[in-house]
Amino acid sequence: MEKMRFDDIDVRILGLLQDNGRMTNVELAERVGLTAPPCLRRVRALELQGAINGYHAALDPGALGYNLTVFAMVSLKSQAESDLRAFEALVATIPEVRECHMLNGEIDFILKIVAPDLQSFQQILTTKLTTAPNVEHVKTSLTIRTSKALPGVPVPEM
Amino acid sequence: MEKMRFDDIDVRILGLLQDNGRMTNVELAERVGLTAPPCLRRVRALELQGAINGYHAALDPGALGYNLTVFAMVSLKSQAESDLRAFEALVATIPEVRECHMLNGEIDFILKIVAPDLQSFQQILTTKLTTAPNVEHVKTSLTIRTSKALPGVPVPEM
DNA sequence: GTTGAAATTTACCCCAT
DNA sequence: ATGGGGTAAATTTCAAC
Repeated sequence: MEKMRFDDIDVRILGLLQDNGRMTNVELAERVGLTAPPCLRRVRALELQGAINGYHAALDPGALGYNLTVFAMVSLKSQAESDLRAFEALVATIPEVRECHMLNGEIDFILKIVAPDLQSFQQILTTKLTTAPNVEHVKTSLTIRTSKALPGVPVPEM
Repeated sequence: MEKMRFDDIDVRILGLLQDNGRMTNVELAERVGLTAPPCLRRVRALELQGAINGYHAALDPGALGYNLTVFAMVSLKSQAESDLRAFEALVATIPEVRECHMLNGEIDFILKIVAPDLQSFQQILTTKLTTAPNVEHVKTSLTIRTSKALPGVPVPEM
């Protein structure tokens, strides 16, 4: 993977596709001031470089029955690298865990977990997380409501 | 907005588009066992109903210079609804705050914040968050690494 | 850029209920 | 009559040259 160096047009392409991942290449090209073919070449290059990792529809979680979002703050007994990796490997196998971030400070990991309801969540928590080896403490907080959920990162408007 | 009732085909469409938001409608139609036109009608209906909220390219944050992800746990002095709304309105104006979830328990909000570096983050934190009215306490944790970051929710395979 | 191939979109028809 | 799927044709987009 090569070093990524982007000019202004690349940045605008990234911003536009983050905002609307289904924008047609023709519209994208117009917006950034190119004709379609070079614009598409840039998009493909950005994908190959890994600047664009994929495209995803943003679903309403409730539409698929996931009415509960929970944040779990996990502390481990051992923070040896192999133990950290083992925990990450564990959460990778739990589909309801959508995100796993390793943090500094007393809390080792924060997980974002979705579940249909409180019962399902408690089931996942007690059978898969709190009983896992090396897990010292799990503190969970239910999401009451989400007021902001933007994708990715801010993009400079130009 | 009407009540959402989905059959198996709708669920499969949602799952496939969450996984690949740029899948062509003809491929999508093949995968779910329809021809293109009725498939597209279903997609448009799902968009209108709000089951699909949008499509986004997943960018590598580092590509745009955002090398730091931070979680901020915020406690307010007053949890009156108007004060909660006021805080949500404040964070809505800060582009680096990508997510804002209201939680139960002592922590009122968890924010996901991105920044180019620690200096920029401290600047945002001290000028926009900790000094805001009604903010009692902000505890921040830096992300060391992110081992899992899946979009949306699990989708039943069929 | 240009052009052939492919995808999208609209309109219309059919079938089932 | 209504709703969902299929067929066909026009337009747009894609991708190779």
